[in-house]
Amino acid sequence: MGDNPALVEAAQAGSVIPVYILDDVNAAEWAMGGASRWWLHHSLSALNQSLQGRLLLLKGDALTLLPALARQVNASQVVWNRCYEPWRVQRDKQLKEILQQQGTPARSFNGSLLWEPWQVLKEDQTPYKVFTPYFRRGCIKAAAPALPLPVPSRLDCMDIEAMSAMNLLPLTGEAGINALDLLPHIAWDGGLQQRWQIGEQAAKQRLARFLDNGIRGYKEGRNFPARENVSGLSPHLHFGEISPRQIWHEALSAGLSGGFENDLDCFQSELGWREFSYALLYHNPSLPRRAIQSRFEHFPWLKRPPALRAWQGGETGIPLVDAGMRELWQTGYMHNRVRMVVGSFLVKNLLTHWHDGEDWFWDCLVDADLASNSASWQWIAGCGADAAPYFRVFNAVTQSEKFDEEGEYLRRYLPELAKLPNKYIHAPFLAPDHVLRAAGVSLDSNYPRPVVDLKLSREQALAAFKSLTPGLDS
DNA sequence: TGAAATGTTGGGGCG
DNA sequence: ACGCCCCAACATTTC
Repeated sequence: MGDNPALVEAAQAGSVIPVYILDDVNAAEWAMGGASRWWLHHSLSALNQSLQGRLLLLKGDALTLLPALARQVNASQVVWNRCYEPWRVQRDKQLKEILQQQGTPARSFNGSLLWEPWQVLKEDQTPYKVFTPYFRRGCIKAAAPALPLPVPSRLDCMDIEAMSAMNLLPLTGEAGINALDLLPHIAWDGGLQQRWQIGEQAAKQRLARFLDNGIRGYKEGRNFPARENVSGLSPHLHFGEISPRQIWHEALSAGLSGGFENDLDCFQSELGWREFSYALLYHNPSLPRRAIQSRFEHFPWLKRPPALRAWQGGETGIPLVDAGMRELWQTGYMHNRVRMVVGSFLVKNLLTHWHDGEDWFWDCLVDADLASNSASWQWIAGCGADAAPYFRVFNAVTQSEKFDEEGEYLRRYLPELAKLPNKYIHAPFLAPDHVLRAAGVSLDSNYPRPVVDLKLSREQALAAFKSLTPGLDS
């Protein structure tokens, strides 16, 4: 309800019908994944409560549903906050035309970005391709992010009885949310339930907690998956429970000084990466499926379903990779450092197409976001704009020793390894037999041997990369 | 927001 | 005192 420009506009204009449309029709290939749907259910539920049960839910093609609703209630206007997925940009453009043709004014607003993608351009009016100048020059030099808007002081929602009279009752409130059928039919959501509080209030509390504790030491601490130094705001941001403008300005006024300026700067630049991803997607609608560096379209990816399944299931035999993949499966989330490690492992050590990783994350992450997901997979695969060079191959064991030295994160998600001493927990396959036995670990039964040799597979990746002809686009 | 190979430097042991 | 070797620590280069 806070910093919601479309709602502010609607509330000023008169009585409001708040609507959410689950549009799997136009979303097609990028319909929401399972974890996202789970989050959405609870998020809508929280929103509906804030609206005293007056949220209207629809499911289907927004291009027919919304104009029909507007006619039915004789709406004086339709307003919404913009989304930037290519299918939504296209759909909403059509939607505006249809509404205007039938005489219903329609307008969209910016409720989810600090800077509009079309407003941050280089001198020559083309989009940035490198993050640092994009953010340091393009964004910071542009207008400062707007202050967040307050919750409308008066919100006159059309009431249940009125909707009932129009035959909309079964689609309102909790019944309407349930009718969207967003929750899993088999109960795999226990871990998610445990991990997350959902909704606008929860988002605010998480931000407050982060600014109280986590942000001090963020720049360094954010690299260590067992520490509490990340904000965990990504799913709240994705579902619009909190806006980047709220986060930006709250962080600015958190009174960080005396050496913590770097932490603030680093946190803001992470919001910058989110903006950069949206700009990349906006200017490259094929980002989710086509490598920005086109030579990677000819990369000799391997198809090896068993290795992919081992990666998905957290059964690769490389503890940090497995811990990350199990965190993802259990909680719908993965620490950013670990996302890089499992991504590098899939794409480089297993030579698997980044699309496979992208698809799995899309289905499992509660913060799955087309812009961030696509841009980040291209980044780690080395085929994107301003991406990590392909030859930058993470060694998952080295990363583990460096960023989870005490094995705290590993033990959290790999209880079968908990009794291994720190020296061997990062690479059980290197442990002497008696150490394994003493820790109750058996590489033949309760924890797998590595699906690939890290050293050898790294060399194969580099060789495969060398076979590509140098790109002209980069 | 790499890792590994290779190169350089400098201290200490030793003849 | 000196040269030589070894090797750790650090720096640079390469993938």
